[in-house]
Amino acid sequence: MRDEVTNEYESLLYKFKDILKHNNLKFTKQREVVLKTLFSNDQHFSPEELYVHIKNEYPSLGVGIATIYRTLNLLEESSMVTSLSFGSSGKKYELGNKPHHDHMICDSCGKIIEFEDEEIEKKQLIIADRHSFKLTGHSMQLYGICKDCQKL
Amino acid sequence: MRDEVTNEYESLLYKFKDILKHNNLKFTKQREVVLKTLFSNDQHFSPEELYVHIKNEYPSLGVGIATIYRTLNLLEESSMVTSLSFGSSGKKYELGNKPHHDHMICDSCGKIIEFEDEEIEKKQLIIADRHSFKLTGHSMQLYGICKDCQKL
DNA sequence: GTCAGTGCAAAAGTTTTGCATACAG
DNA sequence: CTGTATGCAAAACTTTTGCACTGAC
Repeated sequence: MRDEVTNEYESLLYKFKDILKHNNLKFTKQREVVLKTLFSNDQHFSPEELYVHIKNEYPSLGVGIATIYRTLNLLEESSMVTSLSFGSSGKKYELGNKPHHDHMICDSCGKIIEFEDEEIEKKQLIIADRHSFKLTGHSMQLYGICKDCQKL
Repeated sequence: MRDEVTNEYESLLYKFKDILKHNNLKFTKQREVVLKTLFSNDQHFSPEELYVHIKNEYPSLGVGIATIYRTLNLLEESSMVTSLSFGSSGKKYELGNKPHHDHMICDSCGKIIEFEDEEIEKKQLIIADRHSFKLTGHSMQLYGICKDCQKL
């Protein structure tokens, strides 16, 4: 890993340990591996995918699917990961350390492309305000056919 | 019902019967009741909620939950209903006859408020274009606290 | 009368939970 | 040592499916 990447992971890890400590929770190999996997693979994982990935990558750990679910729930409660739910494909998780962004999902290959847009964010605030709605968050998904799939 | 509302329902029903006929499917009491329930109650139903509602409203029909799922899938495939999936609350269905809109969901009471915004829609097209993504649809949810819940 | 639709129960899929054991602090 | 975390299996849900029977056309 390049130094800056190492540092990014280190600081994430530090934050995680801190959360654990403050809640009298323990730092375990399993929890570490879930965090590391989400960090190292810049993808969106379903619990099942994460489970399979970790089983292959760390066979000797003998991780159980229940631990994956428990860890993801823990990470989500502490806002270290975010979950997205589209259509029928179920929930997917991503690390929550990036700046806010939304997702474009390819109907054909399922690829997820991230993007941000300041202008839409501003407009959302205005709309919420108009309905006297106190905004706490949002999610936006664009569906369509990605560049690669259009060629097929 | 006011006449215009009756007409709206009639035209929806007509469209549904048309789709059924063109696919050699049958128009049944169960299918009618699902459509009517979605139309008469301007709400978003989960399959389970729809099932309970229909069981109470039409006890003699003895509808089964499997039929609810089958009918919702049928209606969704024919674009007569749309499904939304937020966080952990599972899938919710709404009639697809309204103009396109998005949803604001109250974190506290779960109420769903609908809104439309032309400007955001335009911006989405621009963003998709920028990524050579061929847009087919989108969904946007704003989360927060609704007007009523802010008073509590 | 024919074939699709339905209810029921079983199955399949996904997420959570109970419990005895393992292990971090 | 103490108590939380884990793996496993069972349980709880949610959604789909197989099948015999019903009912729309």
